[in-house]
Amino acid sequence: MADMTPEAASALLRGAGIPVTRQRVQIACAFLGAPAHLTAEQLVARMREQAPGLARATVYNTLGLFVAHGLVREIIVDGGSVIYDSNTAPHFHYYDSRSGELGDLPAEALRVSGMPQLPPHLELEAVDVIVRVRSRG
Amino acid sequence: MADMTPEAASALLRGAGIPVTRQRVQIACAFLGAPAHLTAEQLVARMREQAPGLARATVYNTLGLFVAHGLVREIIVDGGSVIYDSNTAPHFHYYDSRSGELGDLPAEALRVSGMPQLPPHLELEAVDVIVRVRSRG
DNA sequence: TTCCATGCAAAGGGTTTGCACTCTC
DNA sequence: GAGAGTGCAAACCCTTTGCATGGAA
Repeated sequence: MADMTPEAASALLRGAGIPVTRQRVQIACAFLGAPAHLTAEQLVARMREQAPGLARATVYNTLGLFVAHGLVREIIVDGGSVIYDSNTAPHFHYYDSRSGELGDLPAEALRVSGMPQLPPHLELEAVDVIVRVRSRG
Repeated sequence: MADMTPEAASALLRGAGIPVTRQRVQIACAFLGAPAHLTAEQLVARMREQAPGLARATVYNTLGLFVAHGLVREIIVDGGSVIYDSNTAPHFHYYDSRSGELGDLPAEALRVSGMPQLPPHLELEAVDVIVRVRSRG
């Protein structure tokens, strides 16, 4: 868990245009220090240890803010819960439906080409690729 | 809503190795007749009209069965709910996060190449591509 | 000081479960 | 007749909401 220093976290938030508060700094320190895949609930649990006063709703709000400002990405693999990815570099994911394990695929691993014409009122936002795998057995 | 005949639905179920029951035939008739994107709840609502006796849990169970036997596909776009796709031909999807609209992209519209090496204990199941768009405004 | 952010608890939506009854094979 | 499938309602999980307090600028 390479946590980020509070100073670095504050700078990061400011740079992203997010008003700095203590809780946001705490969450950034715990989550943005190194690439990680975490559900909101997992992050709530982690924050309970590191910052017991922090409320569940604040974690959810803050994650939403981070997504809106491009500090983290949402990965949606199974309807049940959203996974947040602190690695914002372009890359793809594989997901093992048997174990629930989620992993990274480097951007070079596969290429998506031939982006189709979109109806003129639609604007491209992102292309999510999930490689679904299953552990043999 | 090009519903399927009960006879065709029974044959389809049998062909997929799914034991035939009246409810499964009803659901197949209502959903598998033509390509459609429906959430479980939407299908529950539709079944309430066509077959009032049918329980919510039965719809969920049956959709799970259909997925396991390849009769429909799950599309996961927003964490909140799973969308079921009765079109099992290879194709991709676009999703408008603003309106919630989900649409098809033909398989030829884009190409995914360079499938990466997977760790040896993992078996490829599917590659899901979701093109996220946003209506301008 | 002014407003936005936070904490808390409870509501909400979608999905799954437990158990008795019913039907298919 | 044996077993799986079904209906019903309640439980469950993740997420969001409402409102009063507290903190940042």
